Amino acid sequence: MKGVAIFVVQRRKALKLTQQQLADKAGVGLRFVRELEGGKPTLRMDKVNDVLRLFGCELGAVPMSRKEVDDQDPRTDA
Amino acid sequence: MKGVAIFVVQRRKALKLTQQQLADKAGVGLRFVRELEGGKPTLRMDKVNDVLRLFGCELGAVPMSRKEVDDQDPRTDA
DNA sequence: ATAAATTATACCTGATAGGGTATAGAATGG
DNA sequence: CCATTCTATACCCTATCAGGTATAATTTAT
Repeated sequence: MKGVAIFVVQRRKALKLTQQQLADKAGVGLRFVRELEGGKPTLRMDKVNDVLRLFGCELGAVPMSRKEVDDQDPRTDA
Repeated sequence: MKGVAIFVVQRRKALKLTQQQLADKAGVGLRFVRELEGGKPTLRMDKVNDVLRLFGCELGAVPMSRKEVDDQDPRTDA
């Protein structure tokens, strides 16, 4: 599903952290971590970055995944 | 400065679009495009993605830039 | 130089993100 | 079995994002 969501879940488990521990380390709420891992699209970038920083990462522009490119508005690429 | 901000400015100019035109195409407000290009950190991911989609991109986790890695909280990487 | 276009700021408002808390159920592990 | 963890709701509250509008500064073009 959502790229960042999957990424966070994998990295968190790799470090053997609970959502609560990750939330504490990142300085965000537990609710936020759950919404992040659940793929909520309307999250604020700064909060997401607070979490990604623990993994040495940050939000950046990346090429859209193949599937998303396919069912995109044709006009977009015109 | 901010990765995504620079990216948007460059791509927009490459397409010879004004901030207004970009805002219209993306379905976001002109104010938002300006704050995005200005590097405001608290923007909502869905809105940012509305813009990046025009460039065939989306927000994703990327490795932190060297400088950011340097002045990071040491405990982070412990 | 002057007009036009583009970008930058500031103010106001409605909508909502984020957080805290509580409850319930489902996995997971001892 | 029982404890822990995770998921999924819901409610309430505060902070603020996003957009509209207006003004001003800056850039660009004629």
